[in-house]
Amino acid sequence: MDAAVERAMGVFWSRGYHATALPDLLRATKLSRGSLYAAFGDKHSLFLRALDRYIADAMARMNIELDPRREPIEGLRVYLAGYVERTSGANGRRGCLLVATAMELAGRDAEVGRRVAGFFKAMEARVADALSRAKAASRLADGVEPMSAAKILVCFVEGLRVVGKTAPARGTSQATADALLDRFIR
Amino acid sequence: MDAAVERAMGVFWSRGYHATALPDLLRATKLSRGSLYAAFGDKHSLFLRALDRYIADAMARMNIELDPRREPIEGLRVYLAGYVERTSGANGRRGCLLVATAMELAGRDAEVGRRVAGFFKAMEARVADALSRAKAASRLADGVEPMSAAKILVCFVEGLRVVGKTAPARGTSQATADALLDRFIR
DNA sequence: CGATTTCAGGACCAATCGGTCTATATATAA
DNA sequence: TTATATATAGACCGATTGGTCCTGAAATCG
Repeated sequence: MDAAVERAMGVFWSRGYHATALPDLLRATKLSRGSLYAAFGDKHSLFLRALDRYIADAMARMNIELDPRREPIEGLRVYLAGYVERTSGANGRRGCLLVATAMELAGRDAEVGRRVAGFFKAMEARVADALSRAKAASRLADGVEPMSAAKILVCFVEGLRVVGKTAPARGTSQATADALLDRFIR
Repeated sequence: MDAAVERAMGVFWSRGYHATALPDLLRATKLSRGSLYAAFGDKHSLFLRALDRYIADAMARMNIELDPRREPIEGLRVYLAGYVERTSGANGRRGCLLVATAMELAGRDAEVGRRVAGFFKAMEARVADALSRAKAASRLADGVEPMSAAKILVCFVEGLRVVGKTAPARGTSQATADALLDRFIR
């Protein structure tokens, strides 16, 4: 039932957890009520499956963009460009399932909290690794610490997702991301 | 009924819009059902009042921290320190009504969307103004553009609110904020 | 073919949703 | 005091919530 999880993910993504009602999920997954409950247990379990899917997709993307065999600064540029693309215009308005979930549920739902924290940690590690490799290649500006700069970049891209809800223009977001990266590289 | 709005704000802040039920609001405001509806119309209107109150508080804080008569870089330090304080530990876990609202409602609720966009715009303007004054005083690093750096800082602090949901340690968040500001000043 | 499994459709459930309204109590004003 | 305004508690409303269960059709399998 992989396709059903993906369709459910799309609904949670667009509407959020609490605002998603069972009929929404039935319509999207094209499952009957009985089948959905037989397959996934309850709404919360299905949500967790959808969230895991969303996280897996994001991780897969990061693993390509920030692949250690790739030129690190080029990788960071592609990584940032991806966020710019996803947080401007209509894409931005749709938002991010992970950030929306972090704000809506992470504080009160331990299962969700663990996943959110794990994702941020994993992202930070990959960005830090790319920055470390850039530093080893003497491509970092003086005084830039990979761990610290990675935390900055993670906050920045997650902030982009928030500000992206106001559907900013692609060009200005790209310029902002470029300006930030330029402070780190030489 | 100013105190009632403030109490309602606290509930929406902790639980989000959809997860807040009428009994929660009645308990918090100590109003009867009839009185609450007579005073505020409906749940959505009360929410808007609470959101406006939250935004007014944030603006008032910013107007002090980034007051034009104040030394701009000192102002930015205080401004960032405030965000660090509010996004670490238990404060961070509680989250931010504005960011949560942006993610939960801004895309589908025009009234909310306008308020969220207006707040980000106002914050960006005040930060940009402080940076401009710093630049005029030759306190900015070479190549730092106030408008662009302001957008970066806005994204950064809103990202802090997201990552803050995982209750990071105060010290590491402060160090991260310091590291970012250090890239902008000379 | 017949037997069995699978699943869609939808009736049904108790609980809760946001919202209205009335009866009662309390406070104010004359 | 009495008259009036105000605000309370809570009954009540239809709609909707997440979740269970039953019936009948379709597909699978011997």
